[in-house]
Amino acid sequence: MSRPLVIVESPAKAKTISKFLGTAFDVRASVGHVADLPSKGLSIDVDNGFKPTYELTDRGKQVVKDLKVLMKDASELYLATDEDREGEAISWHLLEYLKPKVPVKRMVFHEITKSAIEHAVNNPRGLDYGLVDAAETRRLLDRLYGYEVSPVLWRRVNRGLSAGRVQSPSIRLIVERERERIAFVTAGYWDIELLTATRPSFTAALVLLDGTKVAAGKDFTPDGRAKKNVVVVDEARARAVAAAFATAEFSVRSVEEKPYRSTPKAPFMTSTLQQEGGRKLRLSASQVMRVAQGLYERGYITYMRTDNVVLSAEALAAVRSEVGKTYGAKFLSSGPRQYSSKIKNAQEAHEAIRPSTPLRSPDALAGELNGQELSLYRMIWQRTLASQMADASGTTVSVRLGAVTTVAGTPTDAEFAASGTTITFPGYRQVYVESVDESDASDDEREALLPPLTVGAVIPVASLTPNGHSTSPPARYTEASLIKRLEELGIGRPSTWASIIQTVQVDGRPMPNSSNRLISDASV
DNA sequence: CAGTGAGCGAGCTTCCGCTTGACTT
Repeated sequence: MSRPLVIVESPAKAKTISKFLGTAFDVRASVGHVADLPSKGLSIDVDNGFKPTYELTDRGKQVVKDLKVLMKDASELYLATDEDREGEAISWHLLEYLKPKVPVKRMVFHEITKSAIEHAVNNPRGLDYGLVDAAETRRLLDRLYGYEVSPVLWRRVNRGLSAGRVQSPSIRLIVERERERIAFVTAGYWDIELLTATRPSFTAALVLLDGTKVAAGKDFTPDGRAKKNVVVVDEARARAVAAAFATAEFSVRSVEEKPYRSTPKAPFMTSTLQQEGGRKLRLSASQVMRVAQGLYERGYITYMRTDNVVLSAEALAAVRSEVGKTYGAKFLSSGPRQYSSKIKNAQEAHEAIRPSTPLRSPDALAGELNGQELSLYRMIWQRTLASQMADASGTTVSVRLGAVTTVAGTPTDAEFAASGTTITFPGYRQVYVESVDESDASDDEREALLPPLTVGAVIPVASLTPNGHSTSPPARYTEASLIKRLEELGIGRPSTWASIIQTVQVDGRPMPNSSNRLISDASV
C-alpha cells in the first residue's frame, strides 16, 4: 500500500510521531546530516563562486539507500526536519540525493503533540532556500576559516593543532582570563565583625569609619589599589578600633525595610541544563548530555538540544494542574508565565527541556531510573514546575548600628551594617532555587535573621572581631561558566557546547591540579 | 665493494553542526 513517507532528524522523534500519525504514514529518520564536505581537502572551489563539493557521510550512504527503497512505494514525501538553519539544509540534501518523483512537502512543528503534528501535516510549505543558503554559507565559512588557519598553527606552533570560528574565541576567553589572573595584584584589608548579644544574635560588618566607606573586596582595582573615597583598614587599625569599641555603646541608627520579591527562572534549555547540571549535580556538560539523551530516548523528557524556553500549550496546562494539585492554588502564578529566550540568534526549533506528558513525578520513576538519571530528571521536573509557580515574597531588613568612642586619643565614629531577609511566602522556592557560580556570589552580603529593632535602641555587643582578608583574582572558567559566556556571545550551538569543552582542553582531558577549572596552553 | 647517511619528496594533521550507535578500554 502506497503511503506518505515522513522524514525527521531523530529516530526517537520518528517513533513518537509515528504513534500520532498511525499506519497511514511511514515515519523515518535521517539521523542528522546525511551529506557534508569531505574531511580531506578544502572541497570549496574558491575561484568559481565558492562552489562546494558535498558527499554522503558514511551513515548518510546507508540512510539514503534505505530511504530510496522506501521512496519507491511512497505516495508523497514530507520533509519534517527541524525548522532551523541546519534542518532546512538536511531537507535540501535529502531532496538532492533522493530525487523524488512524487509530490514533496516541507512540514514543520515546534512541539511533538498530536495536535501540533496533525496541524503540520495539513499545513505544509515549500523549502526555504534562504535558510538553506544561510546554512551552506555557515558551513563554507567554517571550513575556509578552519582549514586555512589551522595549517598556520602546524607550521608555527605544533602539528595537529587547530583553529576555528568557535574554538579559537573560546580559547581566547580562557587565555584572557588567565592573563587577568596573572596580572592581578592581591590587596590585603581588614574588617571588623560585630556580634550582638541580642536574641537572636546577629553579626554586622564595619562599613563606615568617620563617615568614610571601609574598603572591602569590591573596592580594589585588579592592580591592587583601593578605589577613591574609601579607607583601607590595616591590621593595626582594625585591632585598635575593635579594642576601643569593645566597651562603646552601640545604638540603632537606621532600620530600612524593603519588600523582597523573587521570580522563578525560565524552564531549561541546553545551556542552562548543562550549567545547573554542573553546579548542582557536579556533572560535566557531556555527562549531562549523555544522561539527558537516555531520558529522551526512553520518552521521559523532551528533546535535550534546544535553545527555546517555551512550553507547549499542552505541557503548560499539565504543569499548572500538577502545581495546583501538589502545592495548592496559592502556589500557582496568577496567570501562565510566558518566557522568551534572551539569546541572540535563537532558532527555537524545539520546546524547552521538560518532563514529557503525561507528567510523572520523580518519586514515581525512582524504580525505573538510575541515580544520575533520576537526579537530572528531578532537577528538570523541579525547574519546570517552579517556572509556573508564584513569586517568593517577604521582607528585607537593613540595619545600621553606630557608636562613637576615642581611638588613640581621637574621637572616632564607627558604623556597622547587617541585613536579613525573611521569606513570608516561599512560592516557587518551595520547589527549586537556582544555584550560582561561586565567583558570582557576593561574600560581603551576609544574610542574618534579625530581631525586631527600632531606631535609637541600644544594642548590647558580645564581641568585636578583627578579620584579615585579601582580594582574589577573577576565577577561572568552569565548564558551566564558559558555556554561559559562549552562549551570551552567540558562539556555538546546543549540539556543540559539550564537545567544545573537550576540544579546547589539552588531550581533551581536564588539566591536572586545576580543580576542573579550564586553563589552556594553546595560543590561538 | 659495501655500508652509511645526507637529501629530497610525499603524505598527514584541520573546521562546525546535525544525529546515534559501534567501537574500545
